[in-house]
Amino acid sequence: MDGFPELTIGEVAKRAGVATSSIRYYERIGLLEEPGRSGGQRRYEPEVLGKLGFIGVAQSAGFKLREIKELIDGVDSADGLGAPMRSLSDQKLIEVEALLERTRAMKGWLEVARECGCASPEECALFPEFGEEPLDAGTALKMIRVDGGDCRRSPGE
Amino acid sequence: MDGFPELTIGEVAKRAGVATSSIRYYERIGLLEEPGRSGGQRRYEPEVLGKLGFIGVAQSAGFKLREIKELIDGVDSADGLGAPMRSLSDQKLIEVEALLERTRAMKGWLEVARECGCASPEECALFPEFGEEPLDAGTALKMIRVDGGDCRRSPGE
DNA sequence: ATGCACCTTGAACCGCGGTTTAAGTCAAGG
DNA sequence: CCTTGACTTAAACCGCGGTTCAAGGTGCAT
Repeated sequence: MDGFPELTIGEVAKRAGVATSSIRYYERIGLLEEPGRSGGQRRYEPEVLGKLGFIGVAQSAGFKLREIKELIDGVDSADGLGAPMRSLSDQKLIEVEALLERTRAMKGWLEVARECGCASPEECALFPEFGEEPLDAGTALKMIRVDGGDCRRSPGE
Repeated sequence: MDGFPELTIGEVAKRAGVATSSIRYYERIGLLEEPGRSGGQRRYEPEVLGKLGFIGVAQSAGFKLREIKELIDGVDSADGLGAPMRSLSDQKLIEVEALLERTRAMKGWLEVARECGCASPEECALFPEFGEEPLDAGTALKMIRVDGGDCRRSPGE
């Protein structure tokens, strides 16, 4: 009785800009509900396009599909989107800020590295000296700091 | 004849701050050469600590192990580290700058999202409307822009 | 000779987000 | 009737950087 055309998976995929295999995958993992069928084939109502858009945006914002599922469950629940959205965003923001800092450090290191003419790591300040002390895991991250715009070791070192 | 103690894989792992399984993995993929053995067990010269440190730093800078292998092959070649370092860093810098921009966009979106009280995506400006036009892949990325500090839709929309 | 810590191997497994493949089904058009 | 194109499924595969497991070997002290 609704005048909406039912869409095939191919049409949905084209309109939403995703692959059909992704849509089936989302259904497999419970992110989208299985639609009705006609002759064994999936038939979608246009509403699914909004859901796929939602998934795409949330994904771009850094959420994993598991987390997006939590958001969707929130939308469907009585309390609405707000609560899971706030708690997941709070948490994700911390991760993203860490990523941002790491990425900035990477960029700084690479900007020096592209000017580097060193023949070996030993003579290059981009690679600190190793071997004296035991390192705890993740120490390298601290090491990709570069002081100047140059990778030459200072004479005194 | 050298006075260096030969190290077991466990000692190397401890000093370098990596797992023994990672060291064996690096040897499997040709990133480290297989060391000499005593009674079937690997024995390393302290020099390997520098190589592991090099790998760690390069990894922190965003290089994949395949790329690090290229760098190491450069070190071992006549031309030295410089040439592969420059070309790989140039290339990686482009990727990292893109990542940086994406990460900043994610951060902006999340900062709005954590204040969001919307009950559903339809009423939330964080999620644009979908369904009218076919989208090309990757369009969602453009959509995670937020104008103000608020996710409420403007009345006129 | 017994235990213990450490080492060896190949193969399987992990998360993540899908894609690909093989083999088959279905509806429409010529 | 036969082809064409889009659909169906389960299962395998992809990159990435490892980790884990099972089964066994080595070397030293007790």
